[in-house]
Amino acid sequence: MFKEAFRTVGHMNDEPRWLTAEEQLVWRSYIEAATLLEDHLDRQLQRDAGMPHVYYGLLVKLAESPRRRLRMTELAKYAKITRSRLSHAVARLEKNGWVRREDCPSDKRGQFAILTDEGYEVLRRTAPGHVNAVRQAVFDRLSPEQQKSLGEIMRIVAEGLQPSEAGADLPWLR
Amino acid sequence: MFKEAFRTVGHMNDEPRWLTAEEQLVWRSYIEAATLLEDHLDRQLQRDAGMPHVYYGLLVKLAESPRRRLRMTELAKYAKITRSRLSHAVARLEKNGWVRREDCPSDKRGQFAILTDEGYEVLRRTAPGHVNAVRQAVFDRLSPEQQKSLGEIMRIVAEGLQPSEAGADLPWLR
DNA sequence: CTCCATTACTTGAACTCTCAATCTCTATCC
DNA sequence: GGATAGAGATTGAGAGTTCAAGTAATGGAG
Repeated sequence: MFKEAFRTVGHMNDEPRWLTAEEQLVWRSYIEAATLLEDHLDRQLQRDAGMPHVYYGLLVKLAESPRRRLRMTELAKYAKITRSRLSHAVARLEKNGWVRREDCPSDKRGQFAILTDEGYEVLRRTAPGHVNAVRQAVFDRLSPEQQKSLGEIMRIVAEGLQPSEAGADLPWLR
Repeated sequence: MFKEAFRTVGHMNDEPRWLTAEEQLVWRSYIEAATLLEDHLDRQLQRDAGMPHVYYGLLVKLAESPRRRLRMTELAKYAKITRSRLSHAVARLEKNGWVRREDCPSDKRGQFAILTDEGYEVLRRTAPGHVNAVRQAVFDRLSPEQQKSLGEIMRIVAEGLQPSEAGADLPWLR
């Protein structure tokens, strides 16, 4: 991005590897789609479920977990957000009565976030509409090959950004 | 998302079309990668350029525009954000001295956002680092075919979410 | 020329997110 | 067992975003 504007400027020739024209187009498309999509889903869920997309994701993770509960740090890890952000989010969801906290008996520092029945009910009511929105925006528009491809690509990108998944507990191997 | 939990519940059989197992994996990968990526770039730019990714994008659009200026609405359209959001953003960028506003002579309601020399300088200084971050996170990890594929896919998704691009001025055709 | 629906943009309040503390508890080292 | 580095989680302040409501100018229609 931002190649042409500088082409005639620098001559120290440690010129950075600017994106090619094709790469720029790809990147632009990605940014646009990601922005529009997140926006779209945020609005859809804000309207129909009274929460942003991230919060909805948290409820889903909890619903999928044994006993509908997860330690805060676990939940943060799964949702790819910071603990701080999660703290604020859970505080809000707690206020809504969709999540409650419970102390971890084995580690007094720990907290469980637990999906309440009310929270589960919200999911049950709004999940169909949300799946539908996702379908309409994404899956209904892509061929099976494209869907597969998208999955592979995004898995690669995600892994590259993961705070060292494999060997995370073996730091000397890095 | 959130399929299994309900499989045994509803029997009115207007059952929504839940995502298949494969679709769920794709969707999960997408969300994770998009979250991690936007986060990563936000941090990178906040650290090196003192602004979030969206703001950086605004400066880039301005830099690419004739006379380094764009009407507010145009800029908002290109960046896929609301006018409100843009107003706040430009206010901030103005405070930094990276953008200034100017009245539109032909339409007294209109405003130009204009990239200042200082703003241009910030871009010049920080663009290489940012391109590098994007390469590392995305392009260096994908094969040419995957890059091409990503571009096509995201273009399709973006077009589907566009507030009616084609025929936007011919509403009766919709 | 006068309405007035529409367009361009801004504003403020409520909400969300980030970042840098902070607090408590755990585990390790000797 | 006492010191202390680190882990788990929260907090508050500042920055960014959304949403609804606002101001001001435009462009027809009659």
